[in-house]
Amino acid sequence: MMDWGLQAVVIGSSTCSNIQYGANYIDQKSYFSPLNFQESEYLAFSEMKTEVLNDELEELYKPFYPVVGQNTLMASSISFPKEPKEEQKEENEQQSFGLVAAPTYVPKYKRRKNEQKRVVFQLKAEDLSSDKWAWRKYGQKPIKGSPYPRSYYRCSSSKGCLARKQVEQSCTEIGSFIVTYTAEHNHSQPTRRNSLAGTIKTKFPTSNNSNKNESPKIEKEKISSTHGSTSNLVLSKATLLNIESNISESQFPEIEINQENNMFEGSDENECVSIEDMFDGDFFAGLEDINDGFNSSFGCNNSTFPFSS
DNA sequence: CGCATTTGACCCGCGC
DNA sequence: GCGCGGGTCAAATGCG
Repeated sequence: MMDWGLQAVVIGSSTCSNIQYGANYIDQKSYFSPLNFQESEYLAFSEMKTEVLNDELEELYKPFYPVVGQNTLMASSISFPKEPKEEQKEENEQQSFGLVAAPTYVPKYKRRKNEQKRVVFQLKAEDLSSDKWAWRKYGQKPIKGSPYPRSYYRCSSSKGCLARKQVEQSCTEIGSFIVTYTAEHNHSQPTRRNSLAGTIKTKFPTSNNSNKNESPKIEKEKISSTHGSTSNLVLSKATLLNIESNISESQFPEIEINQENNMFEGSDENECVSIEDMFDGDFFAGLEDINDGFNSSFGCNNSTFPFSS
């Protein structure tokens, strides 16, 4: 019954769970989809934002915002519960977020609850590959109460980067995914997006195949799904992009995942490169529709991370 | 060969 | 103290 009626939630306490989403539940009609986000609702949320946002939060989001617009989805749709006892943890958190260079000690297993801030999104499949950071999958677990497993990714651009990402399919919204970002990148954006060695080449067959419109890769992954859950959809990067490809193919038949197109070269690593500079024209042509819908709802010209399109 | 994913085992916070 | 469950590790394996 409960739905994931939120776009972005910063969770400052306790682990990610359905209950937490519920605690930050926002009217689904208003906030369920970024593309349906209405301006009046944005304004209402902006007021809320001014009460809850602080410098720390903005710092946390900076790495997720390679191109920061004036009215960004994330900034406008964030709640930020801060516990009183958090103050003493500030230093530790900053270390765990990689804000402090060259940490002297990295515990093998980090603290979990109450220490890691999270940013949670609900996204459509076609938005998933718009994440420009390079992520490497390091685990997958079935989640109690959810028919779908959760995939765990870490930033693969920089060795010491503590940024984490969790992806799981929404159990209530077919084609939607719950994406949780933890910690922040301690480096600028990678010069190339995901390195997709051996995984992403597979392009979906045409939709004519209907029943067989799953790629061999997906079929294989379903079979080999962790803990024998053969019905689960495995959310590996390849799978996500395959899903995306499958879903969006009819809408954007021209789009092809091309590693070369994902490259951008900036003379300065710290330079803020516009999204347009990072993808070629063909890529953007195919995504114009998405942007149009988004921008018309937000009055925002810039794409927002992590799912810039 | 390098980098990716897969997957079983392990660690550890937390609730009872 | 114990067990559950989420998060991580790391060896095995796959792919270009």
